[in-house]
Amino acid sequence: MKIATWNVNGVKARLDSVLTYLREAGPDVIGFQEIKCVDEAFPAEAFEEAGYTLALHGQKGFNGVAIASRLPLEDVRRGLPGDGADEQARYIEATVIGNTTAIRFASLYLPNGNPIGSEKFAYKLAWLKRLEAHARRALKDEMPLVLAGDYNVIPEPVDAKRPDAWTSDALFQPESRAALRRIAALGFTDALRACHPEPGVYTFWDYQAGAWTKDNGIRIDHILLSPQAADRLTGAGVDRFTRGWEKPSDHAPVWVELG
DNA sequence: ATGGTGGTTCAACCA
Repeated sequence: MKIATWNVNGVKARLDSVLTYLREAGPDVIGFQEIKCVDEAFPAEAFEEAGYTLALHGQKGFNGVAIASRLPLEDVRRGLPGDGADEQARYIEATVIGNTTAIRFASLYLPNGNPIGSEKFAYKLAWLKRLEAHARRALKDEMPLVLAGDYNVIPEPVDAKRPDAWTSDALFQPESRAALRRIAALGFTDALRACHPEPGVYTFWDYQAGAWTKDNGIRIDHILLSPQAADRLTGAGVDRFTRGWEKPSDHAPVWVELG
């Protein structure tokens, strides 16, 4: 089963690119982040014609997450538990019915959190705590669990071309990194890093200052695998080629193959 | 280098 995640930075602006990617990469299931539209405005017909069924959790103008799958989806959960007052659409989860086994798959969009010290940064850290609590509960199930998305956290200096340029950024704060480490320590495998220990593995290049042409990237899109999912990991990668397309997203897709 | 670019919605916010 090929599983992918992609922050598309606006699904309506990126529709042609996304459909091309589905044709060329052919993921069985893919999580999207920053669809930036309400469910009713999502171009669902184009995905259905491409053979994908959808689970949506949209929001007007900002955020918004979705799952597209060639395999049946069941038991869709919208929103991350732990704060009933949180109205930001950043989390959706569903069971993917595979040919041999089912997996639980989440598409998540963690808050950016800039600037540090602000309410946005506190929201980011609170969201990480909620994700930890939810992941701890979900791990108790028997099903393989895949937590994929834009985490907005640079885990280690090796995950940035210029780590010194990020020291005062919410994406690289010690608190953000420690919170992600606590989640990983529950028993998850960082699939991309596990398959690619070498430096230079990035998933995001800013639109500004020629970051793409200078390969001035960071690795902030992650796929975390529960032990049951990690046992089946046969490969992972970044589809950097999409970043070189016309009108690209600033993120590239990340994928894993589970045998 | 406190700039620079891009999406959504329509003056401003978010990243």
